[in-house]
Amino acid sequence: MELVEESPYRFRIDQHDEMRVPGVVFASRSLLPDVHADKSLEQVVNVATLPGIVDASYAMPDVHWGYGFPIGGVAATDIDTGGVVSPGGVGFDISCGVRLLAADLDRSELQPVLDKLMDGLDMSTPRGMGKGGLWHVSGRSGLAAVLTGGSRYAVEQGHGVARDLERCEDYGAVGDADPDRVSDRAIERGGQLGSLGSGNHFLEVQAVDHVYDERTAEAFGLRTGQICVMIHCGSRGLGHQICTDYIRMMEGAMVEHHIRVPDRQLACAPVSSPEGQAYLAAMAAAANYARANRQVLGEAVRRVFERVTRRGLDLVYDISHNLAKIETHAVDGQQRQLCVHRKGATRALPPGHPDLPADLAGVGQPVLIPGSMGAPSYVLTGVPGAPAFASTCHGAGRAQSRKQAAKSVQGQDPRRQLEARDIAVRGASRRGLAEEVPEAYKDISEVVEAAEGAGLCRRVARMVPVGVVKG
DNA sequence: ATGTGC
Repeated sequence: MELVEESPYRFRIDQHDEMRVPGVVFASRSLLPDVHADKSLEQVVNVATLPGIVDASYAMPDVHWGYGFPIGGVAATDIDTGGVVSPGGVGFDISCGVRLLAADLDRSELQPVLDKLMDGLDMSTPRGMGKGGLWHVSGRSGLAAVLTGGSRYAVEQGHGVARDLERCEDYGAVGDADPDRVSDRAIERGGQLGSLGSGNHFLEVQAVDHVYDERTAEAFGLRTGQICVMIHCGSRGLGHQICTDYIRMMEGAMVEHHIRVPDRQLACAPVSSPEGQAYLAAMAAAANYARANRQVLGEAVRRVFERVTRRGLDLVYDISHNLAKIETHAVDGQQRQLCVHRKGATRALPPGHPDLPADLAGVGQPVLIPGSMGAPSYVLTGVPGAPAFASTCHGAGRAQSRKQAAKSVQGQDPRRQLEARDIAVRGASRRGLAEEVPEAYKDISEVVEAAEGAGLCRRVARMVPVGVVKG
């Protein structure tokens, strides 16, 4: 793999063979994937061959090997010139994302009731594989309003307050969701609303330990020493089933649309085709399910928090990092309608962007970066004139597979190691913890430093874990 | 990520 270092945090893979655009990798030298163990840079090249791709096939500093597309990949296609949409460019966990709530409470004030709070969160957070959720909605008729209304519908039904929606991407729901494009099987798997899931999904009590930009932090409602709650989860079995259904559909439709791709996992269809439109409508439904899921979990946290601490929690923001969106961007000086795939990449709107609520217009969109277990998490914001369609990293990014990680910690006790650092742990399985140990991930601080160095975003605040609830 | 692997 020929990588040309263009600047300290930007590498180019020149266009060759079937590539329609170059590849661009935003990373420091030390963050570049090991090409022997991780095929993500090959995947960057493969994505560059997709019909209608514009500008470049991008990789964020946390890039690693994924299904077809790399995780940490951004690719935009031009809708009017046959650009495609690919389920692999969104991922199986459609609209997986992060919600951050902030309390008017300092770490020292929480300490006396921390155990009580953690026990309350332990009780109120369904998690793990295949379990049900807090909000019992099921069947096509029951779920339809969730799939079209997302967090807005959850708030209407009493799971939160109207102000929350001002702090949600798309004000709580994406348009163009169509429940009729969601299979019966996906609907059957939809009875998990208000549940965390497993793997790297978590609910964490955190404390702000560093503020990089006082003015922006203040606009986001954040200050040093403050207690926050971060929720990282997605669309559970429903989103997974939708991804599976449409990969299959598109594998069949590729011949008809005369599309050939170098990897079968890049199955795709023109955005304007019936298959492309159906996928986007089903994907939007899963996105709304994920948003409602985080809304319901966030509201449950709020109730426990109020009972234990007598303080409220304000929503800082809720943002996805696995989604395709139709957006307008300048390409070669012309405004074009693009389908922007962000897979393990976070939208980062700059100050002044029209999609921001008025009170964030001066500072930009909060970008929420969950750390790996035991590591800090970050709040970033967008910057003007950034490359990659206003996108940045989404987390630490795996450095070891789950299997490798579980093997490498044999004989250690990950729970004890967290508790030794005064991090309270609730409910996590040994296997789950083993797969998520810090060694399995890149260094989150290095990742956000590279993202900022590459001109993708700016750091606003850092939070450290106080207590973690995992599946 | 996922009622975990055709």
